[in-house]
Order: sequence, then C-alpha cells, then structure tokens
Amino acid sequence: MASSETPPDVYDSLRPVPRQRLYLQLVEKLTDFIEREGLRAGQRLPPERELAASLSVSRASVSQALVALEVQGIVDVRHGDGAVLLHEPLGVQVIATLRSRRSRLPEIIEARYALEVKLAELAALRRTDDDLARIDHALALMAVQVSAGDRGEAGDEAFHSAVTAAGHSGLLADIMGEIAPAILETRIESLSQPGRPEASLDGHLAIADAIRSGDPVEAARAMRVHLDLVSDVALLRGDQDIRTHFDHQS
Amino acid sequence: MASSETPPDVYDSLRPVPRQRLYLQLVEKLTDFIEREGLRAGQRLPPERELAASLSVSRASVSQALVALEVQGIVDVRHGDGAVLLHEPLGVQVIATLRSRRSRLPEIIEARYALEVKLAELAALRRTDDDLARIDHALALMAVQVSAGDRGEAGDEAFHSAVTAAGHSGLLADIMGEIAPAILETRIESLSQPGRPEASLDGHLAIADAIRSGDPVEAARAMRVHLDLVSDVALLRGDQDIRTHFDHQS
DNA sequence: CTGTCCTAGAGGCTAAGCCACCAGTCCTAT
DNA sequence: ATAGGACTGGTGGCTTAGCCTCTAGGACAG
Repeated sequence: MASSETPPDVYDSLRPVPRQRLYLQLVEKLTDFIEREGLRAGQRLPPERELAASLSVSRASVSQALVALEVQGIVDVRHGDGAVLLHEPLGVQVIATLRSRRSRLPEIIEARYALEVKLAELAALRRTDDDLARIDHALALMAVQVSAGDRGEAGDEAFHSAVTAAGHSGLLADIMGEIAPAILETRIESLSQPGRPEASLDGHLAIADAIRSGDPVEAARAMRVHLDLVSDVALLRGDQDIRTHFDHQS
Repeated sequence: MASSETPPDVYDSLRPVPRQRLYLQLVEKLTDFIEREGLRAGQRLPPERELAASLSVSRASVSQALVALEVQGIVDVRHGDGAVLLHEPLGVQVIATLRSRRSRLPEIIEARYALEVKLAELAALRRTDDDLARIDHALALMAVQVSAGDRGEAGDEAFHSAVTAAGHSGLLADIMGEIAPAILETRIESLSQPGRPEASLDGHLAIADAIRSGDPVEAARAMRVHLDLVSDVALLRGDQDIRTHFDHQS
C-alpha cells in the first residue's frame, strides 16, 4: 500500500499525535474565534456553511464540532436559526476538558482515589478475620502469578475487590462495582509495564499490613501510594491532564 | 408520520421538545443497546455502517452520536478499529440500587467523604473563575437564606454542586449525581438542628477560601471537617457505626 | 396597528464515495 | 524455522452534493 512509503511531505514525523480528529480541531478554532471576537452569551456563531467555507472543511465536520460544543453545554444549535452561545467557553479550558475526556482514564484514576482510599480506611477499621483471609488469598494468588511471569491482573483485581468488601460499605461497594470494568482497562495497562507487577504486589502488601493492624491512616496512605503507580501509567498513554495526585499528606 | 402537526394543545409554549435532534435519539438508542447487551468496558460497538443500516439512518448521524458519546467519555472511537466502550453509562439499574439504600444514612455519609473530599481537592486545583463565581453565588444564596431564618438547604445544595462542577471530573460528577437524591435527605436533617445552618455556612466559607487560593490539602481538610458536622447528625439517628472520621491528616 | 403570508437563509439529514488506519495473514527472504 | 514485509478486509474519517424542515422577519392586506 502506498501508505508505508514516505508521503510527499518529507519530515512529517513531526506529527507525534495520530492527528487529532477534525472536529476537535474545529472546536478549538471555534472557541478561539469566540474569544477573539469577544462573543457573549446569546450571540450567534456564523452559519455552518460559512464556517465550513472559511475553515475549508465540510459542513458535516463543522456540524460534528457543534455537536461537541452542544453536548458540553457551550452552544445551543437551533434548527432554522443558528448556533447560539450559552456560556463563554473560558478559553483553553474547554478544549482541555474535551481532550481529557476523550480518554476517560484520568477520571477513572480520580474516582479510584476517591473511593479506594476511603475504602482502605474503612477496611482498616472494620475488617473481620474473614476479610483478612480473602485479602491474604488474593495476595497469594497474585504472588504466584507474578512469580510465574504473569501480569497478575486477576490477583490484582481480587485484592482490590477484597479490600472493597472489607470496607463494609454497601454503597461504596456498589459504586466500585459500577466502575470496575473501566478500572480493568487501567489495570491491564499498568501491569503490562516491566517491573510493575512486582511493585504493585509490594504496594498491596503494605496496604494489607495496615489493614491487618487496624491503622486507617496508614492504610489510606499506602493506598494513595499504590494508586500513584497506576496513575503514572494512565497519564503516560493518556493525554497530559493536570496531575491528579499531589503532595498528599503533606 | 403525522409528526409535526402540533396537536390540539393550545398552550404549546409548553412544548419542551421541538422534536429531538436525531443524534440525541441515537445516543439514547445506543446507551439502551449497551445496557441491553450488557456490554462491558473494552468491548466494541457495532460498526458505524452496520448501526446506520439497522437504525435506518445515515452514517453521518451515527457519527454525530458517537461524537456526543465520545465527548462524554462513554466511548473511545478509534480510527480503523472501532468504537470501544470506556465505561458503561451509569444505568438505571444502579439508580434502583441506590434508591433501595436511601435510608442507609451512614453509608451515604461515607460515600460523601470519599467523593466530596476528592472533589474539593480537585476543585482547588482546577477551579476557573467561572467556578468560583458559582461557588460565591451559592454562598451568598445560603447566607441570605440563613439570615432569614431558613435552613438554607437550597444554598447548601448549590454550594456542593458548584464544588462538584469545579472539580472538573465528569465521572465523579456523574456518581455524585447518582447519590444526590439520597444526600438531600441527610442535608435536610442536618440543617434542621439549631445553629446548624450557621455552622454549615462557616464550613462552606472555609472550603471556598481554600479552593479560591488553590490549596488542595486545605480544601480537603475543610471538606472533611464540614462533613463531620453532617455525620454527627446521621450517627445520632442512625445506628452508631464506627466513626468514619478519625485523626485526618495526622 | 394587526394579522397573514411569503421567503431567504439557517440547520437537519441523507447518499455515495474515497482515503487513512489497524490488525491479522500470508508470503518471502534470511 | 523464523523474522520481517506486503497484502487484505474491515473500520472510521471526511468530503461533496443535494434536498428537506424550520425560524425569523419583512411585505402586504385588512
């Protein structure tokens, strides 16, 4: 296929990103335009046809961009009338939001911080011997997998699930269950990095120790440290969102 | 069909739906489909062409719907690969679960700790001027209500909602939205206690200050303190569960 | 002044087509 | 055998062309 040979453009390797979707570029241009023109809420954007012509893209693409802005609540597109600005988009904010939403991984990490740190606390306070047994079992499982060269995501999942159960909070557990499938994706990605399964296992041990000794503060701290590991991965392949973890427990 | 002929209804100014945009209908059908088929994160939606055919719409419309889903972080559309589900749209099933748990006040408090503390952190890091304006507006609203002898739950709700928005985490916001009805109950109960609205307002001011000055650690601490207020109430009338807050930030 | 009608121009949506990309396969050269 | 490159089928990305529907506002009648 003609693709593999270097295209007309000589050094187009300057394109690190697989090229952003057109509608996202257009969203950016539109928000720029709004700012540049100083448009306020209630004012109208130029007609689609006009935008398409001046940006040299098809109407369909402009329309997609408007859908994106509409979903974000920035404009209201009115049939037969035009696209009315609802809120000023606050500059780079919008496009940053859109970009970070394209991959929700950063948000998933944030949710894990919120939920699992709390669950670790609760687990330290409430774990029964039975809970501890489940946690230990998960640790053993992952240890076996890791020493066998496996990524050990099954053990990883079992561990987090055991901690969640040990927290004895039905509501939090339900919420965790809801985002669990999404977490799985980050899990696999994280554990695919060299040396990561071992590091993750260490983190688990620290968390388990804290839970065993009934120390909620330490359990929360250990969980944060553990999640920092995961978030690094996610941010690696995801887009550069604002760092979600900072100097915890200063 | 005879669709557009507006029926006998005289006061059609009530017309909330000037007929929904096609892509919105498709978004609905797609989320239904996801739920019905029990699709989990990582799985793929049918190809655009197939969807277009089976829904009897053009590919362009399907594409718009996918843009909407992508902007919302539900799906990741990968060129040459397909549309991959990132996380299930929080479904009705969860809502049902939550509803049945409505009276589990201690659990609701725990969930609020988990979510809102993190959201306060994020808000301190990410708040825009617009976010701050919303927060201040909520503060003002509650101040007025309280000084008028009202419990001020509307202002309270507005405040927490503004903080949630300022966190700029769609997923966490979604989860908050899910448990919001349950929270309302605790809110009213808490604010019904003498002197409580004033104390709550003070808490809000502290949180707002931290968010304004961009101090995530302080924002989290202030939020914890504030929630401690609420949890006292809940524990009063609920079962005396283990204290969920302890020596934070040791 | 008031109400009706008309129409320009805006978005909504479709159809058909070509291009770019990904992953698996098969085939070749080492 | 096996590593590496080309092929291929399927998927999304985007365009062009065109017709339909809706809204707002002006012209015109009453």
